[in-house]
Amino acid sequence: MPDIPPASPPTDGDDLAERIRATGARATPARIRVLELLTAAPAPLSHQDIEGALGAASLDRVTLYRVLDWLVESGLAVKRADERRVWRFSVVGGGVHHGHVHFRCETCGRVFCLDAPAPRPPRLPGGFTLARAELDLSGRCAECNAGGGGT
Amino acid sequence: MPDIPPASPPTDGDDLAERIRATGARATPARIRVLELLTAAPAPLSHQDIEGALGAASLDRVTLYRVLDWLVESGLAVKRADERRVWRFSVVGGGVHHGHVHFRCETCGRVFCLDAPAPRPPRLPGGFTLARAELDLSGRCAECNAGGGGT
DNA sequence: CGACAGATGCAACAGAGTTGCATGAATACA
DNA sequence: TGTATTCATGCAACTCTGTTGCATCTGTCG
Ligand SMILES: [Mn+2]
Ligand SMILES: [Mn+2]
Ligand SMILES: [Zn+2]
Ligand SMILES: [Zn+2]
Repeated sequence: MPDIPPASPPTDGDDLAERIRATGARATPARIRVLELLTAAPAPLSHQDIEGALGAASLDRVTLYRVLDWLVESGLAVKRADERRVWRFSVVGGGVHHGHVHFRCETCGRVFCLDAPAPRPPRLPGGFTLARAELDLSGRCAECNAGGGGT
Repeated sequence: MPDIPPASPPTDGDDLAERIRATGARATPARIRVLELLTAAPAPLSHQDIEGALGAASLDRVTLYRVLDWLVESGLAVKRADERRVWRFSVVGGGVHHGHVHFRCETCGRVFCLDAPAPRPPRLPGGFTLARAELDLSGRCAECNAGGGGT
């Protein structure tokens, strides 16, 4: 699968703490752990994904919401609603989830990063200004197509 | 603004009732009224938009949910989540909201239909099948750019 | 005008996300 | 290294959107 680029290069915990402090905020375990998960993930993660991944060492639900919001506000991550209207978060800066196209499998719900270039945005009506353009593809992934019926 | 196509041609109430019965379901006031609103709207409407537009003659909240779901199931409308994760419904068949690009104003939240063609979807990894491709643009609309600060 | 499937309204529920406030801990500084 | 300060966390309570079950009502057909 040469079309799916690898996740960000592995990052040290202290590294992450440094990036967090660079924003002027405190490097807390919650922030480090969440940023670590997002950095290692091959695709944007939902709140629920993260809660699950934290497992035993789970954070308070509200704290996770706040950490995620903070990551976005501070510019370390971006959030985006997928077609199922769940927020998906991805780190920014590694340039990982930036400028390329996402494919969402309608069967298993996974999100894949394609290395196709973002399409050229069309001309806008007069007075309109463009902030973001996103191309969202959806369908069935290879695995779900192969596996017959997906649950 | 030649870039924003007009809404569907004005439709008689009996006309709408006819379209509803054609699906095999009953033409109730709730369905006619909602379909009428969607048909007249220049852009996809949210549940809240419709509740507001109904005003005094408002339906039960649950009934509106069910009418909207029914419209989608029956193929008379499509629903789509915007970037704020609110469902937006639009009639289908007039071909109004099909095959073109939407622009969402991040300030006032309105959705505009552009007559730019949908972009060509990129090649997918092997085994993947494409069901839908949507280009979503966002930024500020002409009105919000002109009016200074939008609420 | 009935009869009856199916649509509505109401109440109660479920889940995601938010807010206020008291407690705890990362950082700065002595 | 110890302490003070300020920010982050956890908890409880709340809001908002959407769903479910059930009794009542009504559009359609005969
Ligand atoms: Mn990506
Ligand atoms: Mn449209
Ligand atoms: Zn899949
Ligand atoms: Zn606007």
